[in-house]
Amino acid sequence: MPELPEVEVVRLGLENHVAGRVIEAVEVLHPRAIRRHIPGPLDFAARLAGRTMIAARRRGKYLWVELAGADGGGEALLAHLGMSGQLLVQPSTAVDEKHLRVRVRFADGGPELRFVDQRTFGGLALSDLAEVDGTLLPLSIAHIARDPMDPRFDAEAVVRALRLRHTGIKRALLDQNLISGVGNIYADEALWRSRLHWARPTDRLSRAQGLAVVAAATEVMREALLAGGTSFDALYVNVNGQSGYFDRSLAAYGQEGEPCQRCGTAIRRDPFMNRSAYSCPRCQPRPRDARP
DNA sequence: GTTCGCACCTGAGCGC
DNA sequence: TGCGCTCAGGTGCGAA
Repeated sequence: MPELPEVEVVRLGLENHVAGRVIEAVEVLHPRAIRRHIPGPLDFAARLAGRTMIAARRRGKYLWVELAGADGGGEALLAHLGMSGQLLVQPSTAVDEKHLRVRVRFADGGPELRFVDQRTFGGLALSDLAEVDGTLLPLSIAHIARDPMDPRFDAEAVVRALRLRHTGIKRALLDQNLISGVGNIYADEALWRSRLHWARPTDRLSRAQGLAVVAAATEVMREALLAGGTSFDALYVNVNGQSGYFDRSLAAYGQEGEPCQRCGTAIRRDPFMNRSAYSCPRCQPRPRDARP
């Protein structure tokens, strides 16, 4: 599934293939895909027609394309890929994907941009841009914290905030208001690398432990970004989180029953927030004061 | 204000 | 073969 590194690959693809192009028409094939655009599909399509896509940006798992034209800009096409979303650059002659939700045609008659999403957890919306803490952001994601790839990401500040929380470390890592871009997979990997159990209370974490887990999250996402950078070619913006990297490099996530790469103990899977948490019972012992 | 649980959604995988 | 159940998971909302 698309995680921060895959979203960054998509951002690069958009930057290369749609920046500078003028939108001719937009077709919404499934209204749920633009459910966060409150005025609805007709307004969405009408406001995009004639606009120029300028530059692609990203924060955490959100990405957006700044728009020019019509009313002079100050607005962005915001996208979240959810669990199964893809933004594909396809020739207009290509057969429609089974789960094609939104189609963007360009005035130059070149390849079109398609939003494809099987589970419809993702979506597109138009959002005004505003300066938030020194960065131009779509207003609707002003609450999303900086991600570890952000040059202005402040690990010390994140750890200070983390230690003020009264919850489990994994739950905190998944809170996009605290640190963005970390999903279930990278949370498990970061905790395995820093030898912390997922239910470790954040308020019992030392500063060093906090910095270690944030550094591990940064490191694992950087490695994934390097591995994911190959899934893109000239006409196809491939957003496939299951490609390459995950099968080869994951130490904890999805490895139930497999030997831990450090100590050989079988990785275990625990129910966590209606999903799963994977950990090594020896390297990451469950604390007595665990918080689920 | 903070924390937690749940709905949303679709298809794959599994057991019967 | 076909049916029904479970699981996957990011986000936002409502409840506590």
